[in-house]
Amino acid sequence: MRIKDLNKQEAIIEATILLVNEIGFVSSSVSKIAKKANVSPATLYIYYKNKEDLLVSTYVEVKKKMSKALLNGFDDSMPFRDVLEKFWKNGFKFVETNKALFQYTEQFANSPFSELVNQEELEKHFEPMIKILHKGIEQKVIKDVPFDILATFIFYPMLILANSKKCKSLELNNDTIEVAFKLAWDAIKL
Amino acid sequence: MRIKDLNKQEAIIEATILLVNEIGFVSSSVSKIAKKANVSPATLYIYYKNKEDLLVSTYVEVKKKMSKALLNGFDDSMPFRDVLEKFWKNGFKFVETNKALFQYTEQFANSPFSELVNQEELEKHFEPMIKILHKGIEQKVIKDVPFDILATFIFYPMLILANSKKCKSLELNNDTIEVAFKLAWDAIKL
Amino acid sequence: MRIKDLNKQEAIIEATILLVNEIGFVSSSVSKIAKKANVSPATLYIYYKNKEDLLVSTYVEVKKKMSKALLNGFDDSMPFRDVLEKFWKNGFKFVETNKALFQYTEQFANSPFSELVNQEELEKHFEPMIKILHKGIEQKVIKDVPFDILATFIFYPMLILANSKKCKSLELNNDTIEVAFKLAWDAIKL
Amino acid sequence: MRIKDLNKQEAIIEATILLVNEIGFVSSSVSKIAKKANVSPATLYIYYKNKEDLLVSTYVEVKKKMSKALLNGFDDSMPFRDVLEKFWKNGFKFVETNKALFQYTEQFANSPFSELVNQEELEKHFEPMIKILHKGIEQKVIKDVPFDILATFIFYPMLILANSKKCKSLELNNDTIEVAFKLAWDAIKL
DNA sequence: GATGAATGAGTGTTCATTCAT
DNA sequence: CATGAATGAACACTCATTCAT
Repeated sequence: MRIKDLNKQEAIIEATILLVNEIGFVSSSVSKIAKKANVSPATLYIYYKNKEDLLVSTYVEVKKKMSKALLNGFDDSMPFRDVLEKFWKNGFKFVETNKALFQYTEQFANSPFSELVNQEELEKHFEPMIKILHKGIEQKVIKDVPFDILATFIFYPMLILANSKKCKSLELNNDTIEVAFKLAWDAIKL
Repeated sequence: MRIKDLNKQEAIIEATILLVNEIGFVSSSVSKIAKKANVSPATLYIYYKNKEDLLVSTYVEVKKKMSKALLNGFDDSMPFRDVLEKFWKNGFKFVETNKALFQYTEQFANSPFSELVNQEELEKHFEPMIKILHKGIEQKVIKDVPFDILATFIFYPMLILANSKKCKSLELNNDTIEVAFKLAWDAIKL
Repeated sequence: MRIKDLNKQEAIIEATILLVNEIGFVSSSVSKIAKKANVSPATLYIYYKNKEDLLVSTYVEVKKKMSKALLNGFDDSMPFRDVLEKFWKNGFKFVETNKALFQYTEQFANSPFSELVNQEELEKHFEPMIKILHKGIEQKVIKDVPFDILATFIFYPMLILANSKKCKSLELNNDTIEVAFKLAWDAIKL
Repeated sequence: MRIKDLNKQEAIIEATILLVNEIGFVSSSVSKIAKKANVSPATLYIYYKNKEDLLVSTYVEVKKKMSKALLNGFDDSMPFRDVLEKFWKNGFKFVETNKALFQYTEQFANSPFSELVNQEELEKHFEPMIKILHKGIEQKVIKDVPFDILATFIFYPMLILANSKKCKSLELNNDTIEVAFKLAWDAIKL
């Protein structure tokens, strides 16, 4: 028996991400992905139940990788603001070095497939960050508002600013990233 | 010779928006739109060069309508913060009463078609708002940061908060809208 | 507007029947049928909802034609036995001159699609024959047994005998047909 | 070196028959059969040259079993009519207790594969029955007509009557089976 | 202007079979 | 012997667009 060629699965995932980057989520068909991965369309169905499964699994994979990157060096003994800032900067660094991954998540999140991911499971990976925010509220360091509102001002801005489509004229460098964080912080701090 | 039947064109636009709302951007094919508009697929090509043209034109149309709604009651003699707050509240009211339009813009903005819109032309419709922001900077009422960063904290949050997919557990009422505005304002104010 | 090209629909039906004759029901794919009809696969879907619809509709069409042929010259004032014999002979004549149609019905009837036809509606076309059998029972000319049993000995034998696959060595001529009818008649007569 | 695992081969045959029963001949793919037999698709190709070989071999196997059942208790010293009647009743008993096998033969016989079986070889198993019919003709007990015609009235009716698809409203019990035999007998007897 | 017919190219998926172990 | 991985070719069907009227 031939054993599952992990390289092959990885090639499929990579092809998926790259193709979405090149031609967009909508136009990324199974056969195009297969061709880019140098694999038969049928092979794809050995590793994934169907297209949806491929796209969702890839998304979850990427998100995990992302959460790891964002939480890199996480240390909640640091001053509250610094923890957030580190997280913020990690985010931009990740996007900068993983443009394709980032763009994949952006396109996926706005596709109908997004409704199929187990959100709870995903959130687990960001739990340390969520916890620290709740602690911040308790300690009256940040405003006591619904979590979604907080997220709107400290998580989503990263996605918007890093999205070159949305911020065409903005050059992302250390300065602008720091300036932007200042706004985010001002928004949520008490 | 008859003139192009505007009712027909309007039916097409309406059908497009409704269908995107019902079955999503990706699945909204030309023939389905035509059927929903009670029109032949061929008719569609009288009014629009192709599918892309239809979707883009519809988007521009919706955005114009949206800008009008957002700028409703605009009066730059009012205190700066109040102008913004009115704009903010207009935004949520628009979304509430035009869910389909809003969702269309959201789905469009994350599709590859979005790259085809003449952004400059669109921005024209929001010019009063842009101008007032620049004035705010000059008058040192708000922070002197790149416009994209400002937008990230006072325009995009509206889109995020109103997007039920992104903020599943948040109930949008007068209170939460006001609370959220407080954060936006704190972010940008000097 | 182009009008529906009836020739095209007829070409599709004919292609379906001929192809089933040549390569069998199972192997007759939509694209092969389309090719044989000199038509795009997509065209087929203008006339029929799907493959199933095409096959079932074709079957019903053929069955109607068949019933007409079998009941040709039907006259229930004739002696009972003669009515049946005429029907019997009509059957073999039909098969002889419409081998393809006959074979199509045979293959269809043994496919899973066969469960989708409205049997009642089909039976309507054979009603005169059914009625006369019931009359024969009342008048004590033929045996009073369940209808399915009667059918087994006077309708199905036609299908078996005419099926060259089942009766390889039997030459169908006036003599053998008459001889066979004698057996059928002996089976059911009182 | 191990010998071919007969259990495995039997599992394959059984799976084939059961699957055909459940989802029909057309939809029964090699991999589905393999899965049902708890065996790899590749294993199947150790025992059979290809799908066709599998299906045909299974058919022959079933037919052998069937002939044995039908000829069970065969004794040509019994009165001619009784021999036939025993055969007839054996047939219905077999179908009743081996619905799956029967249905497999029915579906197979109407598939293009049926042309691949060595009919002569199959007929060998029914030889005693064939011989007795010829004897019946010689002894002027039954009509002197081509064998195919005889078969049409004493073998095929069993298949039709037992086929619930063809005889939907007929309840098969001792009475109806006997009644039907009466017709068959009347058909062929002199 | 308006239409439904018509289509080649594409969709996601399954097929029977072979390969490497 | 037995396997699951791997595949090219096919499957039923839909697409955006054009044609003839």
